[in-house]
Amino acid sequence: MPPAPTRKTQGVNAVERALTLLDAFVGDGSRGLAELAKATALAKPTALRLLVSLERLGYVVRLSDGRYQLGAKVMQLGATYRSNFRLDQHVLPVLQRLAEATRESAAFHIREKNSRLCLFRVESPQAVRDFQRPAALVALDSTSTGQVLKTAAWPGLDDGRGTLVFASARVYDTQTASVSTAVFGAGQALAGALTVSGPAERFTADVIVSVADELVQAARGLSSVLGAPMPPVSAPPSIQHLSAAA
Amino acid sequence: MPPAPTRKTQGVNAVERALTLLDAFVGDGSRGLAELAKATALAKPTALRLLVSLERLGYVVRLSDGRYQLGAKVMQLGATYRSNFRLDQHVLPVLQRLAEATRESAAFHIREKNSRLCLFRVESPQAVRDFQRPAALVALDSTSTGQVLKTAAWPGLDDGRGTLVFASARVYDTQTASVSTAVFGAGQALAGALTVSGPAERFTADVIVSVADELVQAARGLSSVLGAPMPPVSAPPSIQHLSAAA
DNA sequence: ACCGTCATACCGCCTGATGGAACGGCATAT
DNA sequence: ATATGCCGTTCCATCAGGCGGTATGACGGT
Repeated sequence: MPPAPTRKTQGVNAVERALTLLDAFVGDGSRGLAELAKATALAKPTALRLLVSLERLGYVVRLSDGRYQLGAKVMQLGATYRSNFRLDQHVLPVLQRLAEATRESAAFHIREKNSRLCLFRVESPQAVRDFQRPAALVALDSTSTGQVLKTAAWPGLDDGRGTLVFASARVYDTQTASVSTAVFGAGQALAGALTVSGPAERFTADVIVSVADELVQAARGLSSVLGAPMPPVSAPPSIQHLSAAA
Repeated sequence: MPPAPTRKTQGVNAVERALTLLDAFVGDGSRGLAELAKATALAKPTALRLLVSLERLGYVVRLSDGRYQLGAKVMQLGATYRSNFRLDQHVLPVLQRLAEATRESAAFHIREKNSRLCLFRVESPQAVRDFQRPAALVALDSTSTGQVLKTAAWPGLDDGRGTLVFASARVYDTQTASVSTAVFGAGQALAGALTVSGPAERFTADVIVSVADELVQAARGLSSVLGAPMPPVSAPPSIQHLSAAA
């Protein structure tokens, strides 16, 4: 009696358990077998077998007292990750998909001191669209983008309520509207803001709702790729409209 | 100590395959499924299933073109490794075991510019022993320790011949003898020198042989813990005796 | 000497990993 | 256009191999 959601290609259970075991090392240093088994809800013999494999490949090492610690291999891989990481590689495809789905312009901004910096931008496929300089460094304004980057403590990602999305119109100038949400990286840190923008008259209430949907979906995908643990699902986005006076 | 020898417990095959798959990412950035399957000698469906699990846990990510790349999780773990790593934690237990097995003093030196620096030292359990200041910084001399650290290109670790071990007597002073071999870290880089030393008259030919044996065993264990890939076994150590004039 | 907890060994059950074969998509070569 | 690869992916019959309840023996604290 299989449960409802049929998955295309299944993973390998033993592997996911082993990786979960590895995850249990974040934070404090060395851990004993029983400790690890409890933290991962695995039977001790099972955890032991997995650890033997992790050790043989250098992902963990055993200290002289029998406790386990992360091995040098993970640092080697971490170094490889660093040297091969290019942000555009991850952000641009997301922006492209967003621009195509919404038929408006999509952009990715980061916070730079007290300004917002547009790192990447993909133009709307429509002839009438908003024009903005990429690489522009402007003050943290009251646009939806600015508001995302100003929001230091981002409200619960998993508080049951939907992901927070900001919408603004005719703030940056008298013609432009935008919808934005947050992108997170490792350690839940705010990585940047994902924004869809265009001529204000095209951003009617129901358009904003559907754009917000796409936006949240895109932001979740990007965040998880950047290392933020994303809770499985969520309520529909909760949209907060911004006025020019903020 | 009742030792931790020969563990009967087997590892988990699927896990080792998945980790091997991860290893295949060192060096260049993104790889396709077929490429990975060939590099690891896995069937494509198998590799795919393993990758699904690796991806679900954030150890790899899929780019928009379907290729795979290391995920942010490995960097997170690498950072944890760095912050929890303490060299003494790994070196001291090895020195202790060496000192106990050989009943002589054991030390770990690293190269510092053109000098050798004694980082750790465990004294011989015998009353008559050599005395040396730990933390001493002395020139790269012709002692066995100095010779290990001077040897830039270490001869084949897997050329079939035994691990190279140096032995010297009455070089540092007129009383002391020592036996040393190399310890490696990530990327096969020379990490330091492991040395057993004591009164020269105790270091007879057959003692040197048995000390060399212990030394190689200890060095291999330490090297593998520090991230150097150690070939499975080897011929008996090849001992090279050094004269005072070097 | 007691007890709790540790890492590890044993072993039978049965799930779940395995890989050969086949499919559809997308290039490039013909 | 047609053909030829190679790609990632799905299906499925087979059976190895992972699983975990239980048992053991060694510590370490009281």
